[in-house]
Amino acid sequence: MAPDINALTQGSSLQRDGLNHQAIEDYLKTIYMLEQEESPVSTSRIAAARDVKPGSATSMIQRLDKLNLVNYVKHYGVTLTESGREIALEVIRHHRLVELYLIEALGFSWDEVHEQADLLEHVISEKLEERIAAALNYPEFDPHGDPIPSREGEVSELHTYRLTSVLPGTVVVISRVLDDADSKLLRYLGTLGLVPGVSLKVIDIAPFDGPITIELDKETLIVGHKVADSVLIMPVDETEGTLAP
Amino acid sequence: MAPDINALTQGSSLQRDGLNHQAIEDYLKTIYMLEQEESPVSTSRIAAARDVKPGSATSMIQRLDKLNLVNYVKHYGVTLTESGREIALEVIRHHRLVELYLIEALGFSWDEVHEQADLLEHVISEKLEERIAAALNYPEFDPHGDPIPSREGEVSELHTYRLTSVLPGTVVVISRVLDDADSKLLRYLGTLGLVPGVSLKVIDIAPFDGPITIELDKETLIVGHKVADSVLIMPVDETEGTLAP
DNA sequence: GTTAAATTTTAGGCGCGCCTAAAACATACT
DNA sequence: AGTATGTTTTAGGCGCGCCTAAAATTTAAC
Repeated sequence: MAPDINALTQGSSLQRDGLNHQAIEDYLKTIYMLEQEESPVSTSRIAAARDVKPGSATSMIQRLDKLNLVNYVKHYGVTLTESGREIALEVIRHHRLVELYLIEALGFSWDEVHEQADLLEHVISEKLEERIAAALNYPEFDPHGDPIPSREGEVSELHTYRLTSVLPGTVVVISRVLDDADSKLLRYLGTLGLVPGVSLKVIDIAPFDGPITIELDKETLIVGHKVADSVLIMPVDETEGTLAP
Repeated sequence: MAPDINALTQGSSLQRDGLNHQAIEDYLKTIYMLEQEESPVSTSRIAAARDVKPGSATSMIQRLDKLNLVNYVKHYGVTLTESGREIALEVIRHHRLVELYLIEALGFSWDEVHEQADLLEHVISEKLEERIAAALNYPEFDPHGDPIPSREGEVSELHTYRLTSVLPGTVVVISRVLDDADSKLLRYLGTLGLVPGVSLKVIDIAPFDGPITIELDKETLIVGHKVADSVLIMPVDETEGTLAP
């Protein structure tokens, strides 16, 4: 399905030529993530996400556009092209496989794998990717509950909601924890037992970004709005698909 | 033992700051290797090893000198400083640990790990390094027989000779295979059974870079000069230290 | 010791990925 | 419409890591 085999994306492998693709891959990944929320993506959102100045983002986007990795309309926004999306998904696949591997095979903890995976994701060959996936028995979800894109670029999407957005009384299962949260927050969630796969009941949600009261394992727990906001859930009645581990 | 804690080498970890140290690490590693053969190292040797033009090497060396990672005397040569050596050894440690890990844990073959390790060596955190070392039970040698530097920068050196430089009749044990040989050559050596740990008898060495006749496993084998030259050995009588696996 | 050859260094240029500051554009309000 | 506000783009600059081409230095040869 590779549409435009140019010098850059040939063979869908990224580090064949001498170029340093790290920055390109990071931008494409960022744009992919932001497009999930809202598309097209403005340059300022990209700049904020990548923590660079708006002008820097603009010039990088112009380069990506020339490389046919994004479609860019001035003053309007950015969307990924098919080849851009392919690269983004490959990097995300690397990232999530590596995160899981660090935990399963090398004893890392849940909250400390993100940074290391951000480095490794750019230097994983096709072969290593395959071996890691095989060692993990071709998993569908990473430790944060994020879906791992298939090699063909398919992503099992669960329709999830934020824990802060359900009605009191609902019983839910945690499907994902946003892994862009900082690792202290993740560790805190771990100690509370708020990890993917766990089910809980929402008792109360206080207004004005107030605390959320939940029942978990017969215990009542009260967590802040910010904490609850990085927890994604599925209502327990419409549980049908595969669930994260 | 860190001598000069400046912004670059603080804490002896390399990717703390935002800088891209890949190139610096590659140069230091190259210089370390070349210093093993002959010190000081000329810019042209560095340029050849790194496959860049002499002028490029010179300007990089000047930067390394400013960073206090090498001592550089114009028209004379380059030597590593203590901090330069520390970094070089850390990268080499990463490289060799990763090579062994790819083989032991992920089923890679002997001859295909080098390129992947060259990429990974720059993005291994202290923690990941430790976990990999632990998983391998703190090995002393990598699959090519190269010594893995300790975290403190100690290298178990075996006094080795080239297979091409011993006298006919000598019984020897293969201690290392030069891993800068290309992977086809490595694969060929593997099929012949010429891997670290194996012992063999040298029957004859033809002059003028001619073929080498050896006896291995009761079989007589004739290999070319170039092939034999990438095999390092220890005479079997003075076997005392630990041997490569 | 002068000259020729080889090595090494300098000078100047280029693309990357970032910056700051100024200009262009879009939006929202009178 | 006109103006103020905020966003986005352009312009120009900087360090990195490479290049080519010319200048300087060392080495070897006569």
